[in-house]
Amino acid sequence: MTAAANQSGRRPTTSRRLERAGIRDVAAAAGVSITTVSDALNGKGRLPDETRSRVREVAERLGYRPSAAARTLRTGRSGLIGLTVTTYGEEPFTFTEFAYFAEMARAATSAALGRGYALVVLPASSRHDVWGNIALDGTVVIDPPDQDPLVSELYRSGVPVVSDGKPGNCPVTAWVDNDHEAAVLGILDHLSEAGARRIGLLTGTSTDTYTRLSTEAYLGWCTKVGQEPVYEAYPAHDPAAGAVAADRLLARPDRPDAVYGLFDPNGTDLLAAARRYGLRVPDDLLLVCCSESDVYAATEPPITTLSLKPRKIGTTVVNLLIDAIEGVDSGTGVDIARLFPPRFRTAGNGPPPGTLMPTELIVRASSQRRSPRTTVSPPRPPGEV
Amino acid sequence: MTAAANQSGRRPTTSRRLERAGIRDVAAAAGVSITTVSDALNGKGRLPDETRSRVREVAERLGYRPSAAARTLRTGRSGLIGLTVTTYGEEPFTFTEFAYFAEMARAATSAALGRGYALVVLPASSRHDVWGNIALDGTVVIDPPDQDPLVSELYRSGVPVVSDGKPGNCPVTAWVDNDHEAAVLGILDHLSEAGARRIGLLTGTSTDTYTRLSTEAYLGWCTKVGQEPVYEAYPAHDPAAGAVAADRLLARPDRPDAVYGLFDPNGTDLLAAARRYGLRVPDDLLLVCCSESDVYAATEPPITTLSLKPRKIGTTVVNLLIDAIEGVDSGTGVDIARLFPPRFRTAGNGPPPGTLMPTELIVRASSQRRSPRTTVSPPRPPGEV
DNA sequence: CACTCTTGGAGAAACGTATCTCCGAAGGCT
DNA sequence: AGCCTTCGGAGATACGTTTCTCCAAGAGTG
Repeated sequence: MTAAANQSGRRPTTSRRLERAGIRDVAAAAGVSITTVSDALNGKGRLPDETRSRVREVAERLGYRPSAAARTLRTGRSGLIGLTVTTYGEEPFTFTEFAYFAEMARAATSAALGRGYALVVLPASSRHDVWGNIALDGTVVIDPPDQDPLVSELYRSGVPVVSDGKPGNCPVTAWVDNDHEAAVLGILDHLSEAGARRIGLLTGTSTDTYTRLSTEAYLGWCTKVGQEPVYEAYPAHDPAAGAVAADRLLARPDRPDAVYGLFDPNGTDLLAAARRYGLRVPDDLLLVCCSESDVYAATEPPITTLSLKPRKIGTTVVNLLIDAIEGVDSGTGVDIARLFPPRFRTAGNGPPPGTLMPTELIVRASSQRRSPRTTVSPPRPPGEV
Repeated sequence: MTAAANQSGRRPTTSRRLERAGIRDVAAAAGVSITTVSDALNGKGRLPDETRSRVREVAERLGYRPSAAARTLRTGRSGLIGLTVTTYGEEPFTFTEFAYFAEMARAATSAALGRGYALVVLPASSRHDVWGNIALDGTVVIDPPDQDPLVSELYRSGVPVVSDGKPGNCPVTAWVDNDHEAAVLGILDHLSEAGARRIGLLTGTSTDTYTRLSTEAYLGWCTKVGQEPVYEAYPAHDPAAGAVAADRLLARPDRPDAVYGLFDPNGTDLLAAARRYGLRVPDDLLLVCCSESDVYAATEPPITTLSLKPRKIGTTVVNLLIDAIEGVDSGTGVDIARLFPPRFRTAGNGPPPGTLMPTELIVRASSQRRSPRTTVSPPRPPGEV
């Protein structure tokens, strides 16, 4: 039986190398054809259980591991999905710069693994060597800028792309985002109810959707309620600039009595700046910032934060992507977007399907002028000083 | 010229599908053989520059992207390296649980990308589907437990494995670790010099190298200086347990006047516990914890931390791994470890080469009983009360 | 008995690249 | 003129799967 191994394979007898066992070796050792081995191991074909288990046993004994490369070549599926975050500044990638990314990536990895896929972290620069070298079944893109050439190229070549953050002009298979406008308006209302008269904003200079939508919502709210906008913008990727911007905001003559910071470190920076100027939080200054970090539960005072729920986003994005990957039948390769599961479709040929995820405001002491525990007197109406 | 496309390929004329251009299409369009195309694109072979550039131009025009799967199958190299962290508890993986992992992973990804490799995050459970489905050139393992079956299996099948954390009994190609004993002794000395009389330890119950070596160093130091050990151990993956353990430690009758916490959140937990017991830091209690988070620069008071330099570790680990991958000439596939660059070899057939990286103690107010700025009197000798 | 259907499985063709081998032609040298 | 060398490139094979097609033998059916 084992003697047949040499004759059945195409492998010349000279190359007696100590290589890993291939499917042919298993077939020879089990006395069946490679078709049978493949079917037995993959649970396909019509085979009696006896044959199936025997083949599996032989494969196990030989330590057979199917070649992922060969399988990928044959099936066109690698089981790999990419994860890309737009890079600001010079760093090859600013991944996990904020807790948001770390959380999101973690959730995305878990979700992918749970469905049998693995996640590859890739740089956003389209021309990086590694992009052409990896067989990707699809890609998740975090915060693609308008007209991202990388996304366009991926989409054109038929690779499903799902973005975290509503894309500007990039064609994507689907996208997921928070309702940033609603979130900002909610915070502004929350601060107003806590007694804020002039709410300031600490925002960024970049053009990603998050920054843009949030800022626009703030400006719109200002015009609506008739408040003069009070904000400072800084390059969000530079932590030092954040501290400076926070300081600038509180040093203004028209100093706000409440501030919302769009980025993770803003809370700490604003708190430090407030101390420098002798402002007590929340008595003189109400504070809210967008952050996933739980350090703000332990600051003095604890700071109210807006969570974008990165775990939910990461999970959703990956699941949408894998749905798209598995939903398409590798047909013409053209109308991938249209073969997308119908429940997500917004229109026949319209914009790609998007999902809005809710945010969560975690209210802490920094945005409540009257501590809930010690309040005895009835709350003052918002308009009163 | 274009008419030749149909004749040259093996592809039957019936399948006129809109598929991505393959190397054959490029060859046909350029009027050369696929050998020439491959050589031209990969910079191999001997071709005049004119042919080379012409082929490249045609490839570009056709939007040709070489199939990563086919290349991997042919060359045996995927350009992919795995990153695995041992999972505690039930979570599929606890990645980025602590800032250490996030930082380390980020550095590792950057380093890999810089050398043309991409990183795949994989679960530590050996039997997960995805392991067999991905062609890996090598793997980084964070904190492998003793006798890790996953590591053994990888190593046996010829895949280079480099571990972050000195491995117990697993055979690895190389490993990188901090000098945990020196780090702990340094901290204990530092606390002693600051006036500590009884130093406590907050440690973990798991058996990874970090926990084990650190605890042993502490115990050894205790016997050396004649102090009764004062420590609490808890499952490090459970944040709630950490707070409880910190509380227990400070509630003991033999309460320490200085504590070193091995894990990231210990600083916050200990600070909170100290407040509960009315202990002032650093006056009544000196505090140091191991953390990569910079929130400890902003706590009240700022807490001295030990940094394990995860970025350096991540970079080093990946570079060692890629050295191993590229250093071996795909020869017999047996003695991969021995073909390792000589500078890392410790002995011919001895233990795998290891590298110890230095740690950094970031001294802040919590471990200095006398504030450096206000101190006028000469420092008291350590033994004195 | 002639026939269909089902079962169990074999054969062979891809998948798309890299690379080893080999070959014609042109030029240089004696 | 004959030979050697280099240049430029073509042919064919192998990488290890998956899967489509097909076949033989037995079982049921009229």
